[in-house]
Amino acid sequence: MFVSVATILHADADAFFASVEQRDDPTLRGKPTVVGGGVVMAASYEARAFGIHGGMGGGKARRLCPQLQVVSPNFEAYTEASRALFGLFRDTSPVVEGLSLEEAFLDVRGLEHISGSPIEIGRRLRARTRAEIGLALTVGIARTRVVAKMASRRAKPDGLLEVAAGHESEFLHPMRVGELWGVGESTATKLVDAGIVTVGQLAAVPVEQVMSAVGRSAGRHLHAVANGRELPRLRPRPSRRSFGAQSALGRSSRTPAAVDAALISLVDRVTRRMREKDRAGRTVTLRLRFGDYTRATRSRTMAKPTAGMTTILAVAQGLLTEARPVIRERGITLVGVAISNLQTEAERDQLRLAVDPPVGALDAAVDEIRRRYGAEAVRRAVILGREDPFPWLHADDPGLQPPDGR
DNA sequence: TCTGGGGTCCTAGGACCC
DNA sequence: TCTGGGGTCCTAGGACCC
Repeated sequence: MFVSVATILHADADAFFASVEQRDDPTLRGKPTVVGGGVVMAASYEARAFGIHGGMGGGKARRLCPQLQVVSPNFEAYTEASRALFGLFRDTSPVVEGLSLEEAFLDVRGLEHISGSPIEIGRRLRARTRAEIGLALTVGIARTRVVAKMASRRAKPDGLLEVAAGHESEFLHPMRVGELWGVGESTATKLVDAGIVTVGQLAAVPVEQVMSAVGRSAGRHLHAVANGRELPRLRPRPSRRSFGAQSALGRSSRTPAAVDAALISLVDRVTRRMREKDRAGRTVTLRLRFGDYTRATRSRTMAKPTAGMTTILAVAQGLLTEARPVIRERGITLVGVAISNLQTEAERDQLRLAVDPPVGALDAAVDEIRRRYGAEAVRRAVILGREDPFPWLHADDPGLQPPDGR
């Protein structure tokens, strides 16, 4: 039996976008404030008291609260605040797993002697976030990530809650299944239809019954969570899997020409971001939403990864042409484009070294690839490159010799 | 409650290969 | 000529999250 202690912290900045705005503009402090005009992207706790929440239409929010302060988003400020926040997180624990701009899991196992108990660590982190960044941070502490996340949810706003090891059932079992992190409306309905209403019932039922109700993977996961366990995730450090951009079309911009124009600017935006991050992908997905709020996607996978505007635009336009009949039929209200199937970061590094080695340093580039990624990677890098910069490395092609008889 | 923009993961069927 | 079982990739869609 393991000695098990609650060492996972879930740290979450409260009403993040709205709080950054209130911090930077003192006239907003204490007033109901939302970020985003057409749709509420974030609502301060003063605004939430009026029943306003994220995703709500701006008109409705103003009706609920006529004195509402509405500010347009300033993503640079949020990114900067996020950087500062994650700086504190990393200063607190070496194991940080970010979930979004404003929240992360921190594993503080083994830090007792240096930093104190998880609760002490959490208190200090909250105090520092307040003092150094000017934001309220809520911390949940538990043995597993899901329970830590739910503890911070319970403790919000500006609080701290530990669910001590061994007390997970007392905390979780009275809840309705829909309150679990990861259970939305659809899954909750399926569980309730199967006679599983509370988390306690979910824990007690055989796992096979849960899997048959909600599917293999979700079933296994939820059953473990309800029993205070958690399956290890397959990918330890999830790196980015896709780049996307989308835009809701106003009433006036739903003509074919306007949709074409929107698509061009979306592809431009998304490929620009990819090139900034030096990433490329193979699958182009066109996302559509129709007048009746149904959705559809169309996708195509290319032979080679790219972040090129013209290539991706051509593929996206082809997909849009294919979708033309559905669009005529149902009317279009949103168009989006996403690039997935990304080249891994290792592949990107290899490619960069192979195609664009430091000046006059081909050999060094080869050595660097071999050192970082192993001998096989040298071959892969070559295959990934536009041209073969190291033909003599191909031992199975006897016609090629290294220059200077190397 | 009539819906913005950015993501993640899972499922299921078909194609293709061994 | 007909056939099994297993694997991978692609496409489309669904669910969920912040």
